[in-house]
Amino acid sequence: MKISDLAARTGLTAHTIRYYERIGLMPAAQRDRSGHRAYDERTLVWVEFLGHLKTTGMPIRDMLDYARLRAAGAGTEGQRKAMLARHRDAVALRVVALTECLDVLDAKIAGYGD
Amino acid sequence: MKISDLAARTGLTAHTIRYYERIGLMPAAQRDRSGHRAYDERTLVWVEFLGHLKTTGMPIRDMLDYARLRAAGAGTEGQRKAMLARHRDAVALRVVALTECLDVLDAKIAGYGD
DNA sequence: CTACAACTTCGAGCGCACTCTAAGTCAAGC
DNA sequence: GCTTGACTTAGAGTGCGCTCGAAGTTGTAG
Repeated sequence: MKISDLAARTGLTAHTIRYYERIGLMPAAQRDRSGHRAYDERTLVWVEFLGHLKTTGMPIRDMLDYARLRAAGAGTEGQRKAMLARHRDAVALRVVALTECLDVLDAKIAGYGD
Repeated sequence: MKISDLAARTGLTAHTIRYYERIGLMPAAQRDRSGHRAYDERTLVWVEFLGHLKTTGMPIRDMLDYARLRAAGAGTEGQRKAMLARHRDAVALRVVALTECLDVLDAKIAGYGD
């Protein structure tokens, strides 16, 4: 898979993918014989997971912490699990806050009448 | 109410409040005899409402559109209601997306075992 | 009267997450 | 063989939402 294919399948741009690699969010890509980046399905899965973290508002610096633990391999599972659990709880709180705001918005909208 | 009081009651800083006024998110404040900003409860309500818009991810430029309609007064209620309704729907979609991501996170966390 | 904190304006600076440009290399189709 | 377009690197630029600093004025407590 070339960088343009990965871009098409993830919704990121090739620029953004190179940026992610540069800052360490993605491991250095394999290269084909002409020096172009060549990706496999595992990379796609990783980028999609990063997308979930991004959707849920995790800052890049935290994703980097997670990526570093992942790169460190065995022995970091506990830390990774703890990170995700903390993040999960924070997201759940945000969902509650947003739901409360929805009520406020609904009340305000209703206040404008028909 | 002085700017420091409004700051304390809204969680914003005095710097941020002046910034909001500068960009037009808040109407020009009344001044006391020494030129200091003096706020009433109505302003507090408005800032709290802005907080709800902010919490739900509305960009400042959209808040500005809303603030301008509000400042224009009568006759803009329909537009304001439509804006809020659109925003409400977008927020509801985000809540759904976040909830789906929570499932992904839970699955990932469970995958790490105990 | 004197500190000192809080206010004022103006404008610069910052952190985040991209986003794009420039200049060059490489590969596939006509 | 040549054009076209995707790839490469390094580094600069962008938009958002603040955030802070400097320099000066005003109000209050001791």
